[in-house]
Amino acid sequence: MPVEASEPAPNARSVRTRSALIQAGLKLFAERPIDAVPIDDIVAAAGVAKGSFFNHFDDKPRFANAIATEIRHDIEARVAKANCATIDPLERLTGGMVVVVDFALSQRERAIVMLRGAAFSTAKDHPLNAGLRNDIDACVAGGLFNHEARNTGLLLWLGAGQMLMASVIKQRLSRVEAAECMREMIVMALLGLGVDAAQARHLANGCVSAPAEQLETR
Amino acid sequence: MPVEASEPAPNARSVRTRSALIQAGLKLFAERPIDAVPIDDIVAAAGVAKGSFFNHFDDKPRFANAIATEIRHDIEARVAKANCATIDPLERLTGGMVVVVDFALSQRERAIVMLRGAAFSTAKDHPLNAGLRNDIDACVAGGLFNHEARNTGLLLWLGAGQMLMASVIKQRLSRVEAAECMREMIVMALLGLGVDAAQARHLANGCVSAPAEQLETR
DNA sequence: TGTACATCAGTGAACGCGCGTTCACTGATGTAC
DNA sequence: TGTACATCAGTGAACGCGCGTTCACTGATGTAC
Repeated sequence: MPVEASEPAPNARSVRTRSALIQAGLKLFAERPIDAVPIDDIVAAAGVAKGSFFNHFDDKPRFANAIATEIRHDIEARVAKANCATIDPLERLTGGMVVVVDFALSQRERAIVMLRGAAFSTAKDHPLNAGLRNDIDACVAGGLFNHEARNTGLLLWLGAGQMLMASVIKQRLSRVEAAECMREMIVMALLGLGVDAAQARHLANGCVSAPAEQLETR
Repeated sequence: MPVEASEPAPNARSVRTRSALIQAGLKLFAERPIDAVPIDDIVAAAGVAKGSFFNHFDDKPRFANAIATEIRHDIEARVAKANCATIDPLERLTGGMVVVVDFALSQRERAIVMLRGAAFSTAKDHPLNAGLRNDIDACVAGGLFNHEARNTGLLLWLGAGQMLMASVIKQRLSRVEAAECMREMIVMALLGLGVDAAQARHLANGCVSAPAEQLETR
């Protein structure tokens, strides 16, 4: 298998510098908006010379972009991992919600940056949203959801997830508080989509207890 | 009744200048983030000298603040006006949603600035959210909502409203499309809160047709 | 009503600093022999 | 394995421009007599 020709080389030192810059950006962009963070602060936090910044990133916007991409890949990988063994679309939906709440709890800085950039867009081409779209379509096709959910169910689910993240972050909820808030939100969102009350509560309870390694370990 | 002593004077010319600056800010802040809008652009759009900016606002952050306040007061007044004659908390909730969607349609620029600032915070002290809180509490107390709605119902409703606004703006929905999207969202959100399906659909239909002067005139 | 004066907003040139970007140089890493 | 050389990332001083803020001056508005 031929290796990508244009990519120059990995190089340990280079990787370390780049990673230090990304880490610093993640930390500082969580504290204040991107435009309020001068490159001087980034390189200082990374313990690196100013010139190095431009060895790795063409300009500041591309750096911000690299950070957004980093976060997106992170959360996409978490969702994919959590759902890789699940085919039931309802469980995939709730599993994604668990991942998002866990992300807000365990990766506070990344979650703040993500929310700031409204990375959670309503765009259907966003990979995460495309996954949700598929699962919701499957539920609608299977008669699990109301017809109102066909078009607008994605929006409701996104709103629920975004508000949960915002709540966990702004109100600094503990894991226990977050789990309860998530349980209630999942019950309501599922009811809204058309799931009957008993099953909605059953599924929501499953999220809080069964995959406990998600919400309680680490 | 004694007049506020510290306030200097209204002065027609002064009012005109200040208003021109605010209008320009509203327009430009909708196009790009605040930090990307230099004061030169604001005064140019307002047709005013640069120095005048500082006659009216101490600095740029306070200007941004004045604009946010302007928008908040605007939407608060609209909600208050729409609900002043309504005591039924369910109708007040749906009436607020109608106002918000109408705002996104008829005041596009203001709505964009509002969403950018995440003015829609989850904070309970925000006046709009306090109003929602009261109405939701009343519904819970009246047995109209599930117990899950007691704590987290506000979040669900906020998420629904925010996603509706974002959707109207980003996808440039027409009034007709927005009305249908809102109808579906209201049905789902009410179902989620615990309203039975028949009443949820009845209320949602009422939003789209009855107060037509809201969604169709102007 | 008219004139003189005080006050206050408007004006735009000038200032200066913060910050993104560049560049000549240095030192480290990897390769050829 | 050791030495010479090429390549490439790291360094931080220097640059320069964009932009927020100031200021001395002008012209308009409002008031006293």
